[in-house]
Amino acid sequence: MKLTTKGRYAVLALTDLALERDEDFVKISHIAMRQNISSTYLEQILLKLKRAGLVVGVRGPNGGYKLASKPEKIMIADIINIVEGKMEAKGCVSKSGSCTGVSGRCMTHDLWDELSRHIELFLGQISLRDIIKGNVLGRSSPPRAYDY
Amino acid sequence: MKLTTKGRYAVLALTDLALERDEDFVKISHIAMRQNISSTYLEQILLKLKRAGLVVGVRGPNGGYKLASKPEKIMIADIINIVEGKMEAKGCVSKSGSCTGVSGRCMTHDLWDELSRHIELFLGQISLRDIIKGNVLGRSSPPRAYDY
DNA sequence: CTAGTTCTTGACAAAAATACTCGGAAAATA
DNA sequence: TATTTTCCGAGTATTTTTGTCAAGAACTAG
Repeated sequence: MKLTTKGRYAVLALTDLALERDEDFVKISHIAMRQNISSTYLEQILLKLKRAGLVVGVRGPNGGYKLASKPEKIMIADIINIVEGKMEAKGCVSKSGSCTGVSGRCMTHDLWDELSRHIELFLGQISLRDIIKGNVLGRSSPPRAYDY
Repeated sequence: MKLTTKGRYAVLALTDLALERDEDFVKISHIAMRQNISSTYLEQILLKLKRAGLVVGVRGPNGGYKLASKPEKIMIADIINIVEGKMEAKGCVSKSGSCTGVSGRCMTHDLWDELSRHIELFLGQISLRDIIKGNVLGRSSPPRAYDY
């Protein structure tokens, strides 16, 4: 799971939408202004989210964007995956397809595999509502110890 | 916590060292060969790990690298932090220092903060020994639910 | 219908980060 | 001394990120 400003902007923009101020549809320029993001860059990001069905966009005067569903239904993992592109590379996998180690499957394969799962699990559990309500801190838990 | 090939190479190289074949000190070229990594690139990485005290390096014939401590004492989080540089940027913090949102501290601040902690906690629990023993799979656990 | 607003789309470009390479110096061994 | 290997700083190429720009399409208000 990659994480760049693109993903952070996306979450930031959607939390802005989740707050739903007076406006029915929120304009890109307003979000960009409030969150201090380049509005032309934000366009690209919201477009992806629209194509994925997370938000709906309406053109013309009084147009703008709106969440497609309730904040508690939209998980951070979804947002990131859409914007950053679903992370399929296992880390040890080269372009040719197999692990880079000489012995085929490399030893750290499981590690990166499990790490992605771990992150995905975490972000898949947190919704936009959690963010605007501030219910995020202190949710980290240590991994299960290996069972001997 | 950033994760690039540099970090992955580092973990890969150290697991190679953890396996300790016949050689007392393992040469860079041998690791590079086995793990299919550019040896000159690996030099840089191992140097950092040496400076941080995770490995010891000896020059000259029969020289090479060796783990500074037992595999069960070396945690993946340590390796990554050394090689990638400890991640201090909270994601929402710009160069100027504060959060990028107009209202100072941005709403997603806690999220990225907690995510780093989550990853760090995970990788801080897994040692080189776990990797060479294959005790990695199935350690992911869902985050604690928010307590209402 | 017309003008203005806003999203839509794709191509392009600057900047930053990443992934290396290179040349040589220092130390250890023999 | 000659060889081997780590040490070290600097430099370079490639890729990714982070945008910008311009033209077009859809929609609404008046």
